Amino acid sequence: MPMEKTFNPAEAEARISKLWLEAKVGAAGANARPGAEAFSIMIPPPNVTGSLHMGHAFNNTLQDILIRWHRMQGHDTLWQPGTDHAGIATQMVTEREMAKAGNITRREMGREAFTLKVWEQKKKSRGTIIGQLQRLGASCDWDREAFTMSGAPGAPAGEEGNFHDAVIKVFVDMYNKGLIYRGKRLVNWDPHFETAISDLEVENIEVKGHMWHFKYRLAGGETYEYVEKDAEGNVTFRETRDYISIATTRPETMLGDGAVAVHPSDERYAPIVGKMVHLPLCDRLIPIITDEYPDPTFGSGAVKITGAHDFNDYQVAKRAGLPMYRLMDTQGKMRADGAPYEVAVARAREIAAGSPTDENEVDSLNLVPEKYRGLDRFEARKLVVADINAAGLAVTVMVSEIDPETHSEHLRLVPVVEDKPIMQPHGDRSKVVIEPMLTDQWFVDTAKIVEPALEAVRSGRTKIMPESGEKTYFHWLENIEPWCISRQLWWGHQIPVWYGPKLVDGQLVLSETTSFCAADQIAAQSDALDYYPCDAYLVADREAYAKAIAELPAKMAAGETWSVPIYRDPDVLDTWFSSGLWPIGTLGWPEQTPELQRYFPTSVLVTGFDIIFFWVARMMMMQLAVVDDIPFHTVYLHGLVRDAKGKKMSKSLGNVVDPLEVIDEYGADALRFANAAMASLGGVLKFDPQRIAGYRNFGTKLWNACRFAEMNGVWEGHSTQAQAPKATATANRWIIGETARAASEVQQALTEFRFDFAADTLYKFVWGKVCDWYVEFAKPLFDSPDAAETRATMAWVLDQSMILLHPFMPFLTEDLWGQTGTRAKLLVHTDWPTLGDLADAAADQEMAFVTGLIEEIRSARAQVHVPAGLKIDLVAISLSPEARAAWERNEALIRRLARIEGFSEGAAPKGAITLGAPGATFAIPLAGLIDIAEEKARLKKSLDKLGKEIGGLKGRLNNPNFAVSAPEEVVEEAKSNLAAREDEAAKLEAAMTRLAEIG
RNA sequence: GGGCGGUUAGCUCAGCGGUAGAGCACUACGUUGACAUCGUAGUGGCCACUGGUUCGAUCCCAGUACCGCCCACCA
Repeated sequence: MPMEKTFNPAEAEARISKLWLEAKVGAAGANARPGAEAFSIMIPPPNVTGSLHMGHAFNNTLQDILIRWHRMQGHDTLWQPGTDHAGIATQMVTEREMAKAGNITRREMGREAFTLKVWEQKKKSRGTIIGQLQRLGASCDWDREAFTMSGAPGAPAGEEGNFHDAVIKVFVDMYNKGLIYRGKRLVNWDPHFETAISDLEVENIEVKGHMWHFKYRLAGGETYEYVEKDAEGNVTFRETRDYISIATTRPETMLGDGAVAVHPSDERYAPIVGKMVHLPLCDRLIPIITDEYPDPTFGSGAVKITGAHDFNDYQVAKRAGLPMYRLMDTQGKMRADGAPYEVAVARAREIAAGSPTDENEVDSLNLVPEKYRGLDRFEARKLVVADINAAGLAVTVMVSEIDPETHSEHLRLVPVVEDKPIMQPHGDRSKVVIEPMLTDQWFVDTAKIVEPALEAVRSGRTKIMPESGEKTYFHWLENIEPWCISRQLWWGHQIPVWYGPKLVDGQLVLSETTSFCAADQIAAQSDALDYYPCDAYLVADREAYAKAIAELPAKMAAGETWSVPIYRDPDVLDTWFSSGLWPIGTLGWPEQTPELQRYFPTSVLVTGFDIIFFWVARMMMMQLAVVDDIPFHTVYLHGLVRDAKGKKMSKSLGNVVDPLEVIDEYGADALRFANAAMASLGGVLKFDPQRIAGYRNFGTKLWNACRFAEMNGVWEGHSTQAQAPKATATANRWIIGETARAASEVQQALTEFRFDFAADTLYKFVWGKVCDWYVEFAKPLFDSPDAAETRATMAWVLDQSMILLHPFMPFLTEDLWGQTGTRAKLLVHTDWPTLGDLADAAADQEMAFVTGLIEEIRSARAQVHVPAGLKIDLVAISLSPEARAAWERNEALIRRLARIEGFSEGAAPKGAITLGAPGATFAIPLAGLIDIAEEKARLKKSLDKLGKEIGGLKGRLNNPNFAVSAPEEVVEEAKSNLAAREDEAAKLEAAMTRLAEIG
C-alpha cells in the first residue's frame, strides 16, 4: 500500500502508543547490552490535583529524549514514573470538588472518610496524568509506577507499595539521631487551611497598607522631657510628654504586646527606659525595654513587641524573657476560648509581677478583651483603631479644613494614618494572609544535614546546570532555616509519634507528656510498655487522652487497677518531606533491591528552576542524610513555560494552553520538537503555536522525502544497515559525510544537554541538506548507472534521519520505520549510530561548486526577471581543470536545477550576465531578455558588497600591528580571502565593462 | 535592600575575540519525477548606552539605563 500524503498523528499515535505499551519498550533494562552502563531518571512526580500543563509537557519531553537516546545506545535505562500526593493542594482540590457537589464538609465527614475521598481524587487524577504522559510519548517503565503515599494505612486496594514505609523509617531514624525535634515556635500559619506551612510556601506580596501611630501613656501619670537633636547635637524639638509613641501596621496585635522596645543608644527615651506604660484598651502595664532591633531613625524609634504574632518581635521577646500571648485561633479569629478577660488579665498581671508560670499556661491565657473575642482579625483591627481614637490615644496632627457650608476655615486634630505599601505574607495555595502563630510543630534541624549537600555540589559530585542554579542553591543552603515539617492536615503521612504522660524519677507526672517515636502503633505500644511501670492503651485523640488523664488520679486513689493512655500525633508530614525521598523511595528502599543497586544514584534530574529549594535541595540533604549518597549526578534546571507574549499561564488570564489540545491539533511530535528547540539554557520559555506548526511541517517534510524514496523503489528489499553503503557518485559520497556530521553533532549536543542545538542540527540536516539538495540530486541519479548505489544511499540516509530524530519525534519516525523496509526491531530499540567522520573532502568541494553555481544562476535569473519557466543557455568563459571536471560530472544536475538548455564554451557574448564560481566564470547570454539597467544595478550591488569586504581586509592587512600580533593562520586567511575577493571583483568589473559596450 | 539573569532583524531566539545567524513574519515569482504543512529568489541589524583592554570587541572588563526572576523582618 503506497504511503499516505501526510503523516496522520491522531491515527498513528494511538496505534504506536499501544504497540510500545504492549511491548513494554520502556521497561527497566529494555534494549540494554550485556554489561551496559546504567542511565536512570526519576520523573518529577506530578501532583494528583488535576492534569498536566505545558510545563509538564516540556519537562517530560526532555526526559524522554534523554531516555530514548540512552536506550538506543544500549544503555541500561530506567525512567521511573509516578505521582505525588501533594498534601495541601490535593486536600484543597478534594474539598473544592466536595463543595461543588454539595456534599458534607470534611469536618462533618471525619478524617477517615475524608481520606478515602482524597484517595478517589488521587485515582482520578493519576489516570489523567498517566494518559497525558503516554500521549506525549513518554517511554517510562509503566510497571514501576510509584506514588508518594503508596502503602499508607487506609490506602485502598491497588495502592500497595512501600513508599510510606520508607518515609516513616526516615522519620524514625532522623528522630533517633536527633535530626528532628518538636517545639513551640513561631511559624507561618495559614488561617484558611488551618495548618502551619514552611517559609517556602509563603509568598510575600506588596499590598496597600496603613501605618497607625498610638500613644502608650506612662504609668502613674509620669512625664519626661522628649528632646530631638540634629546631627550636630543642637536641640531641634523639645516637649514634655506623658507617653511614648509607637507605630504599627497591625493594630489588632497590640492586645498581645509584652513591652515597648527602644534602641539602647536612643537618648530620646533614655529617661524612661525601665518604666511601665499603660497598654491601651487592655488594663495592663508593660515595660519599656532596650533592644538592638529598633531602628532609631525609623518612625518614632519605639517598637511595640508582640512576641506571639511577629517574627522580629518573637526574637526580641525571647531575648527579654517576655511572655508571648497568643491572640488568635486557628482560623485567624480573635480568641474566644478560656477564662473571661478579667480572670485572664489578672493572672497576666501576676505573671508580670513575677509569679512563676510556664509556656503552656501562657499559651492558654486569652488576653483578648471580651468585646473583640471571636472577631475576624481584620474586623478586630478596625475596632481597635476606632477605640484607640476614641480614647484619645492616637497620635494626631492639626489640619485646616474649609467648611463646605459656611466656607470658613477651621483647624481640626486628626489621627495620623499613613498610606504605605507593605509586603504582606500570603499562603501560596490559599492566597490568604499568613499569620505568624506560636504553635507546637516538628522541625528538621537542617543545619545538621546541610553540609554534605553543599559539599557534594562544591566538589562537583553533583553538577547543577545552568551554573546560575548552582549559585542560587548555595545561597539558600548557606542561609538555611529549620524546616517545619508538620502540617495540620488530614491527607499525608501521619507523624509516627505517640504521646503519653511523663515519668519523672519513677513517678508519673500527668501534666507533662513524653513521646514514643516508632514505625507503627504496635512498636509504639511496646516502647510504652517498656517505659511505664504499668500497662498502656491507645486512645483516639488528644481530647480522649485529656479525659482519660483527668480520670486517672481518682482511679489511682481508689486503688483500682489502672493503666496509662497514649495517643498519636494527629499531624501529617510536609509533602516535600516524602518527595524528598523520591529517588530512593521509588527504588524500593529500605529494601536493598537490585534496582536500588543498579540505578542509584540516578543520572539526571530534569526539573524547573522554581523548585530548586522545595525539592532539589531537600532531596540532596535527605538522600545524603539517609543513605549517605548523592541522589543524582546532574541536575538540569529549566525555565518556566509562558504564553507567546511571555505572560505566566493562569486560569484567570485565560491563556492556559492544554498540551492535549496542542497534540490534537499538531501532533505530539511537533510539540516535542518545539520543546526541544526551545530548551536553551536559562530564561523564560515562550510558547508560540506558530512554532509548533512549523515543526509539524518539518515532520511532513521528512515524511515526504520517505514517500519520494518509496516512489523510486528505494525501500524495495531494504533492510536496516548500520554501515554506510559504498558510494562512487559525488552526491552520494557527500550526503553520507553530511549524515555522519549531523550524527556526531547531535551526539555532542545531547551530551551537553543542548536539546536546542540537537534539534537545530537535525532540522537543518533533514530539511536543508537531505530535502533541499540530496533528493534533487538523486532524481537524475536514479536514471544513471549509479541508480542502485543511490537507492542504497538514500535508504541509509533516511534510516539515519529516522534514528537520529526518534528521541525527538518518536511517533512519526516509528511509523515511517515500520513502513519502509524490513526491520528486525522497533525503531525505539534500534541501535544509535556511531559513524565517526565519513566526510569526503573532494565530494564536499565538488558539491559546494555545484550548489554554489546553481544558486548563482537562480539568483541572477530572478533578479533580471527571467521567466521561471524559460530555459536559458549557459556559456563557460573560463574553467580550471577542477572546475571542468566538476562541471562534467554534474552537468545533468545543474542543467536540471538551474533550467539550462544549451551549453557552450567560449568568449563572453555581448549582453550577458556574468557569474563566478570557484575556478570558473560563466555567462548567461540574454540578448533581448536582459534588462541592462537592472543587470547593472545587480552588478553594482555585488561590487559594493565586495568593495566593503576588500576595504576591511586591506585595512587589517595594512595595519603593521596586525601582522605582528595576530596569529599566523589568521593573517594567512585574511590574505587568501582578499585575493579571492579581488579576483571576484575583477570578474564583475569585466562584466560591467561588457555591459557598458552594449548599453 | 540583597542576589541572579537579560538587552542581537518586525517577532521568538542562537552566536560570543577576526567579514552578523536561524525559524517565523514580510515581498516577488512559481517551472521542476516527494512535499502548497511546498519551491525559488529577496527585503530587513550603529549586536541597549558610555568608557576601558586589544592589532582588532556584538563577544572580555568597568560603569549607566531599562526589563525580568528569586530572596529579605524596617515596626
